[in-house]
Amino acid sequence: MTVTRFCPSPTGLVHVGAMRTALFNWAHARHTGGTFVFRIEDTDAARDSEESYRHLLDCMRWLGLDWDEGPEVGGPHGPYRQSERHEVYRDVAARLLAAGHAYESFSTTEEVDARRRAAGQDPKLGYDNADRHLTAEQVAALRAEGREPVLRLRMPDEDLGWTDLVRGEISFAAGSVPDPVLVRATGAPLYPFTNPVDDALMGVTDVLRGEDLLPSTPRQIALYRALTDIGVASGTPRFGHLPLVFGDGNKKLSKRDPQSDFDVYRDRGFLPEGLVNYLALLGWAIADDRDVFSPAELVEAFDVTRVSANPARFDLRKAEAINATHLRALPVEEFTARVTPFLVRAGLVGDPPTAEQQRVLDAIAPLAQERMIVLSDAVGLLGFLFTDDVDIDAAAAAKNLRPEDGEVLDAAAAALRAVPAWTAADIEGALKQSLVEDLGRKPRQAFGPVRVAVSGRTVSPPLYESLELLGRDRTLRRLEGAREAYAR
RNA sequence: GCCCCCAUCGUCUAGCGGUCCAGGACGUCGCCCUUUCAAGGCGGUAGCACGGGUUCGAACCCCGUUGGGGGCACCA
Repeated sequence: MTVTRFCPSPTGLVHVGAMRTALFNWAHARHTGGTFVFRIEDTDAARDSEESYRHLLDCMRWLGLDWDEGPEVGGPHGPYRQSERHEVYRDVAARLLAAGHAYESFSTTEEVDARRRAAGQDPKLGYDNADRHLTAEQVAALRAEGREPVLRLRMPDEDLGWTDLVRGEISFAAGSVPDPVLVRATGAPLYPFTNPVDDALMGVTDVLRGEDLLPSTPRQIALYRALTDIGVASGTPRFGHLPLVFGDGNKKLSKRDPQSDFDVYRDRGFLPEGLVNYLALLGWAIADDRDVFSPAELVEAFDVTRVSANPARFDLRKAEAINATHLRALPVEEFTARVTPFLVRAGLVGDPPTAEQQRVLDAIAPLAQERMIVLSDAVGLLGFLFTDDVDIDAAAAAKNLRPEDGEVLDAAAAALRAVPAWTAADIEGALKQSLVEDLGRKPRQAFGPVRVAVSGRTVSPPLYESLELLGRDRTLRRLEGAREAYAR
């Protein structure tokens, strides 16, 4: 039975790279029929926030990553917030100390640095394991000075390696990893300690995490061995280090990079299934001739051992292309339902929309669907249908509402005023006759000005249908308004 | 500096010793369709970092070089 987990710390914004990691763990668990555990690692009171915690759960649910054990769901190994598990860590720490796997260390960072420098070494080498063999007397003496020790893990004196699920054999030489701090002098447990302890207690079998954590794996393995020895763990899990997600440069997508904020994709109206699809492509491929797939297809096909080991750049254009494909594939009613909240938020339609607004929306939806990339595009694309007056884009006006376009607006207005039945077909006939035949304009020179005058943009849903929905009065008013304001 | 990871079109990838003078997607370019813009269709462009091996045969295996990245906290 496979048990995977996603264990973010609730500090600030939700990172797309973190959600990619969550997705892979979820997909791996679902594909193998295993369990997906969601755990909150809020051991850093100074940086964690309740708001961030709530937001994390919200993002997970929105993306469709359901968890079998975790916050608000419960499970046999709770609680699932580390801030509520301090007794667990206190107990395990005591047992590790008693068994000799951990020891009390009094060296301060300054003292370690000083010793490294005195020995002509780079302080970057870190802790020098100086306190490994303090006698009981020395410990007592140091305590008598009022010094409080941290708890450190005693690293084994041998090479530490493992078979990585995505990278194969990896090994670190003995002595290359200093004894890590498990618990602060204050008694506060640290991530390198709580993480493996909880993984062990929660039965996690497969750890899929970012490659940035790869160098810390030896100490995790050492801890696992110690935990196994004292009966807390029943072995070491498998590890799979996922490729990093790069931003525009050749660097890990940092938390400071605007592109890393998961919310911007949600807010722009990416579809959960579209984002799931793209995120999955960051290091994985479903087939050699296809890259659009549903979450269900992802689960069906996902194989962690086929995840690529090279870093993946977050390519917004590709993400948009993938999302647009999913958007177009939506049944039109579903599309309309998903677009509506964006129009409501923009103040274009009521909440809920009025019957008339709904009629217009239903009519225009199929025509708008294939012209959009994200749901929020609807605000700009369809706004003109839900307002009395239209805001005309300056660039569009400069391009299509020039002085010489005045004749088009006049001719269009005259022709449309005379259209007997206000239907798309009749509107088309009237405009073609008056602008293309009578005025002798090329189609793009004929319809461009009308489009901009009426919709405010050079890109809009098909013109005749748009005019039909807009109604004769508003259409004529806008043609005249544009004539006055621009084409003179 | 030390440790570790990575190396196929601009980007993400397929490739797991012969079927690859390397396939797909995004981008880009051209054409078609066309009422603008898209969408859609068709076509083009562009890549195995380098050097040694191993092998009858290497993008695929080994070694080295170069390049890129990550990590070196009493953060997670």
